[in-house]
Amino acid sequence: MKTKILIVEDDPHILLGLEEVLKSEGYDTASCNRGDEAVAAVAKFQPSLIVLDVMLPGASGYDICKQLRTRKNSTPILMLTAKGQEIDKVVGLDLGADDYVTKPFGVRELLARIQALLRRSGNGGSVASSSVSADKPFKIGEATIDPKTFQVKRGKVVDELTAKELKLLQVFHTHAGDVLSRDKLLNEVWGYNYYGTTRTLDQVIVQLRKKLGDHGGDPKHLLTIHGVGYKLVS
Amino acid sequence: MKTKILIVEDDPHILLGLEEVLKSEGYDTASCNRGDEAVAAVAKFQPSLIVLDVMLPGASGYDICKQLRTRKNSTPILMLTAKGQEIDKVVGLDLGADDYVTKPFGVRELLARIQALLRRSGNGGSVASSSVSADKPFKIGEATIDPKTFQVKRGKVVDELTAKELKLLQVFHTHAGDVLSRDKLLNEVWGYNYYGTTRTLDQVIVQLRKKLGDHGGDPKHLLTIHGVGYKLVS
DNA sequence: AAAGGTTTGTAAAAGAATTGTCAGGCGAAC
DNA sequence: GTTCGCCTGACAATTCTTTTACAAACCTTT
Repeated sequence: MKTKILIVEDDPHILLGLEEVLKSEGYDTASCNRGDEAVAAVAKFQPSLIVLDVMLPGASGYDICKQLRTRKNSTPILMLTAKGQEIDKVVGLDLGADDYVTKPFGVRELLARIQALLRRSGNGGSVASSSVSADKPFKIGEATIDPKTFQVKRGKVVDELTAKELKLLQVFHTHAGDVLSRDKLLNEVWGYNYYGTTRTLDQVIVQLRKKLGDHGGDPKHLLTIHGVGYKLVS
Repeated sequence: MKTKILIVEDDPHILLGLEEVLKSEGYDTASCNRGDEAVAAVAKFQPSLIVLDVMLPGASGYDICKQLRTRKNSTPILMLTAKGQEIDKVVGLDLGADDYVTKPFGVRELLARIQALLRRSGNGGSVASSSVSADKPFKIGEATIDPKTFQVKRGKVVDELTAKELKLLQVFHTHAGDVLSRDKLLNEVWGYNYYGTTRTLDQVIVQLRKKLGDHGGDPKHLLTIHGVGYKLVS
């Protein structure tokens, strides 16, 4: 699923430019051009990062920072400041912004800083950053899956899992026994904006069955529910 | 019991901000605004971590570091430095600070570093790597890595490691077997405000594979997890 | 139960994306 | 100025993902 970035900026010129750049980098963007709408926009869009201009109609970037932090929202904030604005305070402690760039800024620098912030907050990168706590190994039939090592073991046979395969297995595991529709699975693993009219899911299922030793004749663990989806039986 | 953090900082503005942020994160804080009172404050409060400004009335942060370490106090120290101050020496060997952030700093970066330090010292969370054993030699396959000499030996072949290479190896070693995302590795080795490209990491991996004798065909020790990161198999 | 239309299984090809590697460049230390 | 570690850009190589294609399985309707 794409990483979501909210841009709060009133200058339409800059806003459009930013959106274009970020989208071309594979981010999902939303925008807001008034300060007093920003907090609501954050609540609605739930971005992984906020690019926030300081000078805004309605409420200043400073205010928005404070409000968000007061509400225990810890979304990383990258401030856009004009030269000469008081950046020390911006990035300083009261306000809770995480970084800033000074206008006019280079696209390259902006992207680098966005990446750095996302990396820091653990939302960055691409796939399966996976939280530490939910990484306990689990069993499916004879096979043991260890998310920390991306491995599945059956006796002495050890197979490596790809990111997608692991993700899918984890989804199955957290809903063990339930029938999961293809849509549901696609949404969970591929994200809510995946437009594949394809057999991609089946493909991964095949691979998983092989690695789970569930391949020949009739599967015992990854069961097909014809016309609906699949379900996992441990 | 809450983790205790002592803040040594004379600027009331920053001090208050710090206290607020740390308390809202669930830490127990105490503070001290004079350098010459800091050592006593440490003895009294017995914090799990010290946030220490460099510029202080009474005694500098450098001095305090030295004094504490001389007294065999190994409480993790996070230094606050202004831009341009000599940070190399701070974190370097003599002084014994464990990490630093440069003012102005983002809240998130500060918290990330505090958590990292606490984690490292075993007071924070999961793994306890203990600073004592950090310098002990360890093996990866046929190769023996000696952190004290920055050398890796395979039979009669001896290679020198650079700082980055060693650091990366140590991170791998403390999480041996686990898949480490590129983000994680960049954070651990390059720090929380590194804006470089991710190509850099590959580069170091290449060098390490060569020095570990893991170079041709398919690597046996530093394994690539496509789309995620790497993992070390001893 | 057979026919017909769908849905799924599977292998192989095509397409994307990520990583490996090399060569060059920059800056700090010597 | 030279050396050394470190970072970057470019391109090749690799790997994963998606698509394609067709056979097999399934369900529904005769």
